[in-house]
Amino acid sequence: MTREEKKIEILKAAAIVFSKNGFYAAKMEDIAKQAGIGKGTVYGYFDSKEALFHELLKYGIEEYKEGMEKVLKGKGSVKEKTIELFKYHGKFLTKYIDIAQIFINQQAVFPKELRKEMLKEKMKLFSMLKEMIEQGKKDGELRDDLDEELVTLSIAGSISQFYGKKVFFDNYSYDEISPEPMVEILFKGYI
Amino acid sequence: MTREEKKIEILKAAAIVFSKNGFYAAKMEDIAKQAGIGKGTVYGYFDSKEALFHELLKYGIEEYKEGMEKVLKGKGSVKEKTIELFKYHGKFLTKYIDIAQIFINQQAVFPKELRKEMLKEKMKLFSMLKEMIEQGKKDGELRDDLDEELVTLSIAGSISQFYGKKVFFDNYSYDEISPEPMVEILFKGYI
Amino acid sequence: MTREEKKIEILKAAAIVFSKNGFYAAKMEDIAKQAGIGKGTVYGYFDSKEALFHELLKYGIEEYKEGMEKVLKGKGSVKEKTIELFKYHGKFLTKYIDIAQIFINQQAVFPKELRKEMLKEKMKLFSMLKEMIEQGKKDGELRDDLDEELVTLSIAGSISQFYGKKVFFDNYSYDEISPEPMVEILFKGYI
Amino acid sequence: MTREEKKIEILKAAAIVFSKNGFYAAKMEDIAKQAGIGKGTVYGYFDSKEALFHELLKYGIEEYKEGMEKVLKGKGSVKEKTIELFKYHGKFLTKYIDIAQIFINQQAVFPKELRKEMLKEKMKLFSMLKEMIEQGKKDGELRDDLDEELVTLSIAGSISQFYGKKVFFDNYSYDEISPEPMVEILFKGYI
DNA sequence: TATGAATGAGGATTCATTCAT
DNA sequence: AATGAATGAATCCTCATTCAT
Repeated sequence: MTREEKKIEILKAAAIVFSKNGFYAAKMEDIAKQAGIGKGTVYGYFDSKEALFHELLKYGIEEYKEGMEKVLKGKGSVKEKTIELFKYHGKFLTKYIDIAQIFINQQAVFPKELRKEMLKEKMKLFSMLKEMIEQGKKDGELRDDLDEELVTLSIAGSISQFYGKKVFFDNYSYDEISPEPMVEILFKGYI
Repeated sequence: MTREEKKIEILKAAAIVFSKNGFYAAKMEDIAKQAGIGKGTVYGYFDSKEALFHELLKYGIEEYKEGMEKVLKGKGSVKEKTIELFKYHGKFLTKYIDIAQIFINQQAVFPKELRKEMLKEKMKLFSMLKEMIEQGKKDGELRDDLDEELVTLSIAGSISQFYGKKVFFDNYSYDEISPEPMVEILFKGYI
Repeated sequence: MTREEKKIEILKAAAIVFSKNGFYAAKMEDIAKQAGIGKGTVYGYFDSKEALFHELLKYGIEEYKEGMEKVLKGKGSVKEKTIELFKYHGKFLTKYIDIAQIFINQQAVFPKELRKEMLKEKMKLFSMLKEMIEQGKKDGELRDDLDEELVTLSIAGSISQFYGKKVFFDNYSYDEISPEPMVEILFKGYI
Repeated sequence: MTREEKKIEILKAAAIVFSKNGFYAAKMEDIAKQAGIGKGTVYGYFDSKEALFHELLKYGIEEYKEGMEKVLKGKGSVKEKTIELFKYHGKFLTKYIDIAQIFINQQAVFPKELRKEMLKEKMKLFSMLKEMIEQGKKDGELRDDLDEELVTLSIAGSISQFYGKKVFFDNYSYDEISPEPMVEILFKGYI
């Protein structure tokens, strides 16, 4: 196993332990045990508990962004892409459920710096979404009086609440969930 | 000052300190100082740090629920009420910004119990919203093929992302934000 | 007991423990036990183990300097004062045997800063001694071709070796040791 | 390179690192790096960190003793030999400055055993010096009412303080220092 | 023989909680 | 009721040592 692969192994173990109890209650020893290695070994790969957490977040964001980019660069109408984004979110949630939990629940463990860094990354994802909306207006697929930012926020919010409810509350698994009706409502409106 | 008023004072101090540093980094001593009292005194009002945090969350939810009920019991169309809900959310965010931050960022400090309790409370708020949607359909204000749950999730998600972006990222104050265009988009759809 | 008195109590306990095994082997828990208090209490008086050690050294130097000044300001010939200095050194060694051990053996626990600070303090003591020699030359008590610095160094070295041997190797107690013959040799020479 | 030569190489590296940081702050990894070898290799030559330190001290003492014996066995008057001893001390300090620093500063890293062993070795050096004084009395070079031990202690103390000041405080190099005036004062006395 | 990745014992430090005043 | 000095459980991290390669 290469050094990089071992780092990923440790990150996965850390995700499980951090997501269970949060950053502070997670013990380095537990993470090591979860990874099947000794306590000191973790420090051979990460400088500190904070550094480990930081890298875990970066890893999660990078993974998410890559998948999202793939969807947005693909072909299809805005509506089709939106559906794909919903599905991708669900898939990510399932695959990286521990990391996802951390993103949802642990954003504030570090006072300022990291929170700002995370916010900036989130805004990058927003920008990508916004570009899709702009293109949809140009192509005549969407009303041209739409405020792109508002549309972006409504989609992002709906994705988050939709899968949050289905996965964490109703305990559905990814492939039992059809986002099409939700996207339909967003595009058609309530009236 | 009555015992109950003093408890509220301590809760407000706790909200400030918890929101700044998160649950674990917040020290009981800091909370006491923020409240202008001695460390030991806090324990005359709350059994433990966890209990204090727990009561703070309950207090925040209760406040939110009361305001939301008032809006929903008021008169007006579903769209008008939705706009009022948006506005109420912004007002709450401004008044209880510290508690709100905690709800956004600190949901996972306790392993399971409290997280579930919070989720249950959140679902109660959802139910209230859902009833409004059902009534709107009965009254013919909304399309009658709408899935109430999906509408509820899209409204809740949009409220959350809309004010999150405006208040925490763009640093707008409550009265500078008009939710009407956002609600318009939700009701009319994107196409 | 005032705060200052309690600090002295802890310093005394620290001196005992530090002198036994050196800075690193000394455990804060042992120091606390020696002082008859809880581990955490030590931190109410000193910021860290290093700070505690630092203050202990400062305290020891201050005590030594005060006694030395008293001797040098007193009346009597240079020879009489030299004898008094020897005696004072022996008395200090007996009273503060633990701190003295630390000065002899632990000067290098901190890389640079503290070592320099200690060296500076030592040089201050040297200066005081040198002034005495200068006065002795002026008064015609000592040969006027003497290099004051060399005399100072020979006295300081002799004091240190003399009492080091008598107290730490031969295990004599302070009042069993007569420094007069040693001083006589220094003043008369070997030939 | 023979096994013995390699041991010396490691000892020299250890001397540099120990003298810089003290026994506890010195890391085996740093010593290995300084010697240009791998961490594990050190353990092929020394059983433990303590053993390495122990052997380093023994090595230093042995080197010192050999040089001192050479001086004492040579020809010349007691005064000339005393001057040679001073000079030898200065030369040793220059050549083995790192080991010398350890002797000055690190005598107490081990509780009792090693400290006693070192003290015993020091006393052996004292005995050699004392024999020289006794011979000087027999030969009529020194007053015959002199206490040999006191003379020994005053010479040893003066050597130590003299070079300590010149080398470590004034930063003189070995060949810039003339011990003759100091020896002159010791033999002639102050009056 | 040489290496350095892996290990885990050990200790400084923090801070929630207690309790004498 | 209010206080804050005292306590010690709990945990991050270091580094001497081992051992598979």
